[in-house]
Amino acid sequence: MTAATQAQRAYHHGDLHSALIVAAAELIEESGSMNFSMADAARKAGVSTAAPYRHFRDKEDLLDWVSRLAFYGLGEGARQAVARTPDGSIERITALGNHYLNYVSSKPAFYDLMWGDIAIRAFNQDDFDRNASGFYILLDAVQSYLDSEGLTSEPALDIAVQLWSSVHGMSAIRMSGKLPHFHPQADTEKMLERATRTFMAGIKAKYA
Amino acid sequence: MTAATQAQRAYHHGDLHSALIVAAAELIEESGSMNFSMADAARKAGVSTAAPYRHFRDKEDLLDWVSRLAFYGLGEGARQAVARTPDGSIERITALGNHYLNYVSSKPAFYDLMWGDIAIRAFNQDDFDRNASGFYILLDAVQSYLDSEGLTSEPALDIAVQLWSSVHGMSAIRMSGKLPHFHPQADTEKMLERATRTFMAGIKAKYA
DNA sequence: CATTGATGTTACTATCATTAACATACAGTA
DNA sequence: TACTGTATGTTAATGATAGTAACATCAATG
Repeated sequence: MTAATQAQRAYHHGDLHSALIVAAAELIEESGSMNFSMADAARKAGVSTAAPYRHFRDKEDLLDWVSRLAFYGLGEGARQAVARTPDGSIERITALGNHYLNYVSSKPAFYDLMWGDIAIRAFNQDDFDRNASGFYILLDAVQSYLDSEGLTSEPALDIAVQLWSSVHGMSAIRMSGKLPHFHPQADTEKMLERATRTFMAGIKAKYA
Repeated sequence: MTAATQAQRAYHHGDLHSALIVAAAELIEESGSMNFSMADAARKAGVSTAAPYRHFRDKEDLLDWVSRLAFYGLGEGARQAVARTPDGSIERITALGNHYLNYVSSKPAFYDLMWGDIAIRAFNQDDFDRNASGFYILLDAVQSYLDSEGLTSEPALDIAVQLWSSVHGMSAIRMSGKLPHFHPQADTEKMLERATRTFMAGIKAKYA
């Protein structure tokens, strides 16, 4: 988004485009994406219920922008986790996993937006900022770790996806509320960290 | 649900309760849970738009039943995977993972129902059939494997949750359609199986 | 200034969720 | 067989929503 585009949006409201995304994000955080209505977002932003349609094709389009905002937040925390951990360490990898777990848990309503029905159908656009999701941050951390451990022949890309799966799955399971039903004393953070370390130990075991 | 309850439902339509659940499931499979409407389900079942409210408190209640149906289907396939693999083998565990991955992929619209916004909020009921989800099937397979490998001091419950996370995460990631963006040649089935084997190797490595 | 395109508003349509009032058919009982 | 109650279904109505169309305004540009 260029500065010129921003300026073009400053006619009446100021920046209704952004205001609506923020309003939608807040409403969704309160009441879930299922109960979200375009009309509510418009009211929250102080405009008529038809105004949003000057900025978003339809409801799905607005939700798509909120989803992008959520992914951006996820990536931001990942960058912070990297900043406070040593390069090439397994601690960096587990810190990234922990961040993911906590981010998703702290914003459960966003999870649906990022991974639910809408996301599945809408995510084929080219304009997606690859760095936003934080996957490449994880990939870098994995590559550094493999290098520092001398495991240079291992496929970092596959390993990163496998770790991502584990982290994402643990987050989804924790958030679903189903876990205590099966495992009352479950500590998802500890289980996730142990899973990561066990997985890495499994990789090293091939060379032992 | 008792036989008497079933009979009570055969007044006018025959079994509108079940008919609506099936109709809803089909509609959701076609157009996603986001576009599902109570009125559509009623029309598909050939009754007035108010009729469903004699059987379901509200829309969420009906969706909740569809979700249960989806979980039941998931559990059924798991039982079949167990039937065709040897007890105590790692093949049984990977077969369960593979089934999960394929079930979720083949019914993407159900995923939202089972793990999305609605599921998160509605899943605190006591009437949930624990066996339906298939978790205990996995847990049994893990316990058998640990026994057969002499790893009897390992916590099967934790390991089952860790494996579930990995499987669930890989399924969610595959289904999201985001993966080719990061890893164009990704083969989720192979990655999942390798992840499972690597994880198990990591557990064994502790005793080496 | 006059024009023009972007941004908002009001008014309108179609649809939906949900409820209330009314209708009917089946089960049990006299 | 007729009587009665309850479960099941219908029609009609309410309030809200998504999305569109016609109209209004405002800021930049000539």
